[in-house]
Amino acid sequence: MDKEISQAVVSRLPRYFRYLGELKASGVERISSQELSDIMKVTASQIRQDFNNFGGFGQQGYGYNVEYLYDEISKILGIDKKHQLIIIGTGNLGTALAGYTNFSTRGFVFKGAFDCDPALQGKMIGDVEIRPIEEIEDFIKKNNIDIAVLTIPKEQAVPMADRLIKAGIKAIWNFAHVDLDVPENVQVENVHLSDSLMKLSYNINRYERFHGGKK
Amino acid sequence: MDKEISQAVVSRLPRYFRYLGELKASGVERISSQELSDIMKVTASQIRQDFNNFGGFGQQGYGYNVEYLYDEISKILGIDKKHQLIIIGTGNLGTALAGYTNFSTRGFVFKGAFDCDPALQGKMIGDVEIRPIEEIEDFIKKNNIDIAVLTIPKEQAVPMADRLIKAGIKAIWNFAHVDLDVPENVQVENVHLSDSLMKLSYNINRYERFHGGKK
DNA sequence: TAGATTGTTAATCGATTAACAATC
DNA sequence: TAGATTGTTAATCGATTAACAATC
Repeated sequence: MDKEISQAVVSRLPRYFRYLGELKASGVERISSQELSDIMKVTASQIRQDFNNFGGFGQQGYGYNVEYLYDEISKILGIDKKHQLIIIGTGNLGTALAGYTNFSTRGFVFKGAFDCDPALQGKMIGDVEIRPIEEIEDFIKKNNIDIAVLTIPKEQAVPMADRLIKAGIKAIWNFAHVDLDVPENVQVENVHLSDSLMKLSYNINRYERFHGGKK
Repeated sequence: MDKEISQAVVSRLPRYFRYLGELKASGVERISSQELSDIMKVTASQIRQDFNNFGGFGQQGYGYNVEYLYDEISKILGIDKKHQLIIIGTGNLGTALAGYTNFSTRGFVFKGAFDCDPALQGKMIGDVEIRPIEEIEDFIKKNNIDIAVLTIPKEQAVPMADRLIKAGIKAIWNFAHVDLDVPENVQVENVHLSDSLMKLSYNINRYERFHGGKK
């Protein structure tokens, strides 16, 4: 038991969670895998397989209780607990992420912001003051920070990641366009925006190739 | 021939492109699949399979010419051509994306910005003026816009996507936390930031479960 | 020519889908 | 009890890896 869950499955969990949240909000009490399949456009079989990786959440002849399933998935995702996070690099993107109230409702608490630009230090993002980079290690330890959001240029991201790891960070949400090499006790999630945009470009290109190019 | 390429392969192309760009910049002329494998931490076999989906870019006994391969991948990704894009929703995130000079170097040209807030209309993002939503359809047609970047709240995203599709947009880069339903001639690439953060949370949680919880 | 390394076929592995017995 | 729907095993499909003949 407690076998490793494939990342393919993990990637689908937030989407289940989102749909269940919407169903719950609109007062739906129970749902079958077939109904969910119709809404989400994935097979009922996959839904049942996915949930059964974590134990039986349903009941034969009835289906799944929406609220119960929602709560269980939130536990699986670990968003029933609070996560303290800091943002490193307070450019436009860092500031945008800091402002995501959406995150705070999911238990991600924005505790600190850091920037190497002295002109920014002392300014506020919401109710958090921008601090100099030198204070990072202390801050992480004193405030029990779990997650560092890296929104700094790629040249600085690798040495910064090493610093964060030494300071005991648990996870890095990496927006810098570089692959980080971390030990297995540190989790990394990359958001490579330009990769995403290139995929979009590929798909535009592919569609035009197959369907008679530009008109 | 010209068979459909799996999205698994497409997802890897931007990463190849990035590494090849770095190799090229540091003056490397040729590289074998084995050398690239060592650097990128993927199997040499996968590298050769991936490239061969698009034709033979290498030469037996020699390997791959870095510059040639880089250029070929840029053509496959369609980033050898210019893409005109507009940003809809000029909050922090929209503004951050508008400022990505990185994109302009890859042929993505930021042509217009739109927001429903009259207080923002008329203001500038770089050298682009924020316009009222009403002008979108006209603007798309007159300026040959390919891509719309959606950085608006999820409630507005679905009707906005419909409007954009009617106006002839080719692709939507969707940052709203909702699934868009589009016809097959419109490409969508989702960036669901909160899904990404939940995956990170899952992985923190999983690691702690397997390795003795918090210390 | 001999050595290196690709392009490509075959084998393996893993993920998705289908089927159905268990059971509410 | 009969009907519905899960949990789970088996079958299929697709993606990755291994192997090696082709060839530069």
